Formats: sequence, structure tokens, C-alpha cells
Amino acid sequence: MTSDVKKKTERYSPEAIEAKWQRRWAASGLHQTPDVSDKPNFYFLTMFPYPSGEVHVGHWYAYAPADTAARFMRMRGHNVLFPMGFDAFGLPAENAAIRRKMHPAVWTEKNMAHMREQFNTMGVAIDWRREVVTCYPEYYRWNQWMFLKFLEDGLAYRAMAPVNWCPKDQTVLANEQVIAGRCERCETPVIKRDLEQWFLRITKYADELLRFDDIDWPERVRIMQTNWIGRSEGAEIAFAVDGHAGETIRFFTTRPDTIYGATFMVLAPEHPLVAKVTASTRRSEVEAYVARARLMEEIERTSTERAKTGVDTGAFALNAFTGDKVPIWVADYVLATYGTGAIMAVPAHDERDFDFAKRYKLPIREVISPDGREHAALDAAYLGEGVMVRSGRFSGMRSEEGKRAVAEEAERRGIGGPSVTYRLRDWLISRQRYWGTPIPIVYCDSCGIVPVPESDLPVVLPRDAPFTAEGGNPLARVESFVRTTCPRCGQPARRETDTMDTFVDSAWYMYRYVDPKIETSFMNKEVGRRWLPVSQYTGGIEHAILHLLYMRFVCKALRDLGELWFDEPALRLQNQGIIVFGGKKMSKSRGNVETPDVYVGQYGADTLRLFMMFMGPWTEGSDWDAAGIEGSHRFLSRLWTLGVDEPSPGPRDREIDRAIHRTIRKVTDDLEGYRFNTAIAAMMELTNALQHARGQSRDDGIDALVLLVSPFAPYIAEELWERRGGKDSVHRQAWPSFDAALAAADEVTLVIQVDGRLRDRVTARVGLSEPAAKEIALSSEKARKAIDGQEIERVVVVPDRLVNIVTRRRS
RNA sequence: GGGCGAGUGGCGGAAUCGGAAGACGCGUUAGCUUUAGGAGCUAAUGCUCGAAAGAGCGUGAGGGUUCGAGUCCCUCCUCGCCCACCA
Repeated sequence: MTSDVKKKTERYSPEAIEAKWQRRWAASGLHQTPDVSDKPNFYFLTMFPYPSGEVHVGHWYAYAPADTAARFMRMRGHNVLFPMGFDAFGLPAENAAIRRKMHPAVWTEKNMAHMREQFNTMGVAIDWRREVVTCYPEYYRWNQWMFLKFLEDGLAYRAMAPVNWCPKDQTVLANEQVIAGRCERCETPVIKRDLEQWFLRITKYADELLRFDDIDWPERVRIMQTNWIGRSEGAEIAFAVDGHAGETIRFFTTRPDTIYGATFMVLAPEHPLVAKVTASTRRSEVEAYVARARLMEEIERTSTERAKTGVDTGAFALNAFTGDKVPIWVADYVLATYGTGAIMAVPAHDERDFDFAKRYKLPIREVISPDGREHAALDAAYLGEGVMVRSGRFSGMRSEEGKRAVAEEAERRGIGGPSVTYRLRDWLISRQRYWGTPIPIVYCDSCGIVPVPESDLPVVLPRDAPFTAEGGNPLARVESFVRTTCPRCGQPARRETDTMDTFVDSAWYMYRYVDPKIETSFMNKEVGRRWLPVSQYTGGIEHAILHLLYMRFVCKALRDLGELWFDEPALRLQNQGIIVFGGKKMSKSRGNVETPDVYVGQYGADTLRLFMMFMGPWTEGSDWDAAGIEGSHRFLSRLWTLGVDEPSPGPRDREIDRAIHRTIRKVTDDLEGYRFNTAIAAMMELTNALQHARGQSRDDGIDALVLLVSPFAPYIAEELWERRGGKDSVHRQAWPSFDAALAAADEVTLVIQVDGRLRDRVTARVGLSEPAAKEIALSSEKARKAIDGQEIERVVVVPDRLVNIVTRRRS
């Protein structure tokens, strides 16, 4: 190698070189990705952050490894798009406005400015020209546009429904945002309220969302989404209400085969028939029960620990199969939002119904028998399959068969038939908050609900609004916004003041990155065709259901509107685990963030990047503990010392060459599988080996290391590349290739076991024949001592690995 | 309660296929270097016995399959995540 190599005495000082390269890279536009190049395009997307104010260690954990993977793809010959933006609408901005008297827009801008700088410090290769910020009207007008398109197509609708309400945040929440009965953001227990709200019809795509055939996503995410969608097959059947002509109770069941055991019915407290059918003598008690249920927090209400409660309506339904009059009860263990909000209760074959029947002394009737015989009484519900008994003409039929037979019989009689139900609910997108996308709707006294014409978009969020701690939507109090004229009749009208769930924003941002400035469409489709769908997506596992499900839904909906030409937004997905600090996921809102600044100041960004990837497997997550960061820094210091060393002319060294090629192979394989920790370990090993090497092989090894380390630690690699006389940028170099022949060993350690216990090891040449290996093993002094005169039963030889001498003694 | 995943040195973690358990790193110990502190370098470091050579034990517990099990099978325990009265 030529050039001005410095004396070994110069120490690694990251501060100087990191600042230097930040300037130079920005000046040279190194991170700008062209839409067309001589290389194949690869869209590497990573979930964009909420601008909470600071890039903390949790962000580094998400973005540094993603950047490393993107840089790796670049070096492997792809034209990689690696964009970044901000998911900039949301509640924390509004809360900050109340607390600090700072407008959400100002707070958000300030945070984004700070975070852009911090991303720059991290050395992430972002093409900032393509930045997307969701709180700008240029962006959110397309939320509004999509909403209008969805509305036209029946994919958006307004409905009165029991919804989740967070009393603290004073807003409704989507099902996906209720975690264990609590608000996802503030952890306040959620209650149910009946409100008229806007929904997106995600359930239309339930079946398609269950298919993952064309995408390479982690099994874990696929299972979580599948469970969340919760497809159940069964039957929907209606029983007539006794004494109310024409009135029926529809219910869904996965066990139509148990219908002869339906000895009562249960309605959810919110069920519309409750008021209608309740007998006058029972009215006050039923009303009191319903009122109590509505006020109850969801955690308590849906707790499986709590004893089941209910009240008798005094009304009866007619079991269409047995002909019996069965009592109708109201109980909160039946959910208004699942199925039809009503069930046929079969205590003999359902645990919940069994408990309820025991408590309220309702009849229990066995209709499925494991052994085909009828039993007098049951100690517990029998949930398994069996033979139908006491089931009229179906008696004697296997329950598996009975499911279909009963559903078909119901269909013949015009009272129901086979049916499928999902756990998935339509996506409730209305939020009673200010800092979000206004829903483009006008309410007119004469025309009703009127969509804002597309030509009037965007409906701009007004800047001045009263931010107070009293709650209520500040937007509803902005008279100049609320008062408008009806687009249809021109009469005075009121605007919708609810804003959209911010998950709407993030459900399509990947389309905007390709050309964030385009004003004629949500996406520049001409450019989009070069990039989409996303080649590789990365992000936290915590979005397995929320964002990742919405994003798939919006993609399919836009496809059906003729706006997209693919079925899935991201072909491959890789999740990183969660970084836990003080027992919780690290996040600003949880107040447990660890700032990277102190580590960057002490060790440099390269060291912190490397350490985040070395801590453990990225996909598993980690407990944050900075102990050990020294090791990553020492590694880079050693690499530095090697890198700035004088070249050492001399002969090649076969062992070192082998180590170099093995390392290239290992790091390549590991990066393909996102195994950053073991890739780094391999580079450390090579570094250690090179310390003692001399000659050409040493220099080649150092050159290889500079390339290998460059996606992990971009600054030091670039500096060493320059100092060692490299042309252009290290980040524009091709990934080193390995020679399998050079990587191969010509000697191996042959392990000699006696009865499975290690007794000796000998060095042998690769490819030794079995008899030769056997002979070597049997001539081993240590092995002979262990055999100790026992008769040899057999000898197992695993070529190039081990020989196991099995004696008679072991039995 | 259901689903998924995991339990390996003092610590973080390695270990394609069933074939050398503990790579790599932290920490610790000793030595070199330094006025000192720090940093750096060299070596040792699973546990027990032993001066050593060596021997025994060892991947949550127990059983099994196998010449051979961290890895496969069964039972159980613990932890994490997701779902959780979903009919």
C-alpha cells in the first residue's frame, strides 16, 4: 500500500474523524440515492420514529443495525433506497402543548430538528431529500383523499357502536390500541361507550389478510396476526322469542352439534333486544344490571377471574331443535362486539356456560358423549368431540359430522346456516383530539353527512386552538374551523372535528418516500414502480398487530381502488426485539430513556453502533446495560492501530489467508441472517489473529477488515480507507468476496472418544479415510489406557471430526 | 386459561446436520510498561479434587432414544412476549 501511512503512535480519536466525515459525506451527497442506476433497486425501509424529542438508545438499537444491513445491501451491488421521516402527529405533542404552553407544531418541529442532527451523529446513511413528515398538509391531504375514496367505495363508514374510551386521553381507541384492557398510550383502564364514529372496513379483507404466501415474514408475526384476526367457522342460527311475533335472537356458534344442549340464551348487556324482550316485572333489575356493566372498566368486566354475573329477563326463546322454551338472560360474559352479541348457552359443553348455569341453577343437558352413553350428571363441561346423544334424529352421529349436519338443517329450515366469524373488528379511526388529520366531512342540517369535495382538500388543521387541561377536543372549540358551508347546498354547516388515528398516517408512508414532494397524487407512481413494493422492512416486534396489519389492509384497499399494482406492501420483514431498561421497553413516554450522548462523547458513534449490535441477537432484544461497551471500543482501537500501521512486506501466510477468507464468509452469512453479534465476533477474531501476523497476508487482512467493518462502523472504516490510499469512499466499494478453496482447512483436529467420552485429540489431514482414522484412534496411548483391555464392540468414525471406540463395558 | 419463545460460566452471549460445550466480549487474577492514575500489552480464567500429570462433574429438574444429546422425544418447573369470558 502506498501513501502517507501514519506512525503507530497516533491514537484512535473518534471525535475528530466522525465530525470530519459527517461534513464530507453531507458535502459530497454520498447518501443520496438515484431512482435509476446501473444496479438493481432495493427498497430498504425501517419504521420511522415518533418525534418525541430525542434519539435515545432504543432508537440506536433500531436504526444502527438497520443501517448496517442497508449498507451491506449497497455493497453487494444494489441501489438502496434508505429513507427516513417522522410519524409526527399524535397525543404527546398535544400534551406537551398543555404542559409547556408550546404549540404542538412548534414542539414537533423543534424535536425533529434535534433528531435529524442526532441521526446524523449516528452515521446513518439516510437520503434526507426524501424525508416524509406526516403532520404537514402536503402529506395528510392524502390521508383525507384516501378517506374520501374509501367512503365512496364503502370501505369507510360512520356507525354507532360500543367503542373503547380512554377517560384520561379523552378519546376513543381502536381495539388494537387497547392492551390488556388499558389505553396503549397512558395505561388508563378503558371503558365502553356508545358513540357514533368513523370506521374503516378492514374486516372485508380478513380472509386475504390471513394469507402470507407471497411474503417472507417472521412466523411469530404471522401467528400473532392470524390469532388477532381470529377466524372461527361454525353456524349462525336464530331462535324465535316467545310471545314476540317476528322477533328472533341470532347467534353464532362453533359447536352447532351441541344445539340440543342449549338450555338458555344469553344476550350481551348492550344487545338491542334487551330492552324489547325484558318482562315488565324484571325491567328495573335488568336496567340496573345493564347500567352497571356499561360503567365498568373493561379490565374488570372481561376478567376471567371474576365470578360470572347476569340477570334473567323473564323472557323465553324457542330452541328450534328441541322445541323447548329456554330462558333469556343478560350477562356481561357475552360480548356485544363479537359474533352477534348473543349466544345459545350449552352448559354441558362450554365451561363459561357451565359456570353460569351452576351459579344460577339453570338446567344442564348432556348432548355429546365421549363414550356414546348418556350420563346423568356432569362434574364439568365436556369440551371434546364425541357422539351426539339426546339430540333427536341426530343422536348417534359423531359430533364432527354433526356440526355440518345441524348447520345444514338450520339452513333447510330457513333459520340460519354455516357461517364464519372473525375476532377482528373494523378499524375505528375517529379520535377526539386536535393533533391529527381532520376527517374531511361536513354535517349539514338538510343534506346530512357530506364529504368535502376532493378539490377542497386539504382540510387544513387550524393553528390556533385552545389547549387546556380540561379535556375535550380543542378543535371542536375553534369556531372558524367548525363553521362552514355545506358543499352540497351552500347552507351553514358544521365540520367534523374528530381527527384520524395516527396509524392511518403510517399505513401508507412507504409510498410517499419515493417522491415526497409530488402534489398530484399520494405517490409518484412512475418512480414508485422502480421501488415498490418494499424489498425489506425492519422494525420493532411491538407493531406485529397494529401498524403491520393496518399497512397490509391499506395496501389491499388501494390496490382494489386501482391505485397500487401489488398485494403486499413489504416482501420481507425482519423484527428487532425490544430494548428493555428498568424492566420496561425504553421510550420517552415511559420515562426510562438512556441518552446515547454520553457514550458517543466518550467512545464515539462507531463504538456505540457496534456495541448495540454486539450485545446479543438483534431479533431477541436485550436488557440495556452499558457494561461491556469498552470491549467494542477496544476492538475498534486495535483495528485502528492495525490500519494506520506501516505496511509489512513479506511472504504470504497460509493460515492468515485462511482466516481472512473464513471471516469474509462468516460475516457475509451472518449479515444475510441479521446475526450482527456473531459477525462482529468473527471480525474480532480476525483482528486478534492479525496482531501477530506479518507480511502481505497481514496487509490484505487489514484491507478486508476495513471493508467488512464499514457497514457496522462507517466512520473509522472511511478514515482508514482514506489513509490506506483507497479511492473514492469505502461506502461505494464492493463487498469483499471469499475463496472457498482458501477458506478450507487442510488439517483438522480429530477427536478420539472411548464410549462417548473424550480421551484424546490428534491433528490429522482433511479427508482421511475411515480405516486410517480408525487406526490413528486405536493407536492413541490415551485411548488405549481408557479402553483398559475391554473388548471393542464397534468403532464409529465421523470423517474429519471424531472416532468413537465403543467397548462392551458400557452395557 | 390458550399460543409462541427461552432457560448454557460471576455477567452478555457462542455452538449449520445429533459429533471438541462455553467462540467473541465484559469482569476477575497475575505479569510487563508507566512517576502515579488511566490506557496498552502478555498470560490465566466452567466447577470440584490435585503441587502437577490427570480424574470426576457440568447446558432449569427428572426420564427416554442414540456409539454419542445444549440440540431429538416425554413429564415437570421457571421466565419473557402475545392473546385472553371470542361462544
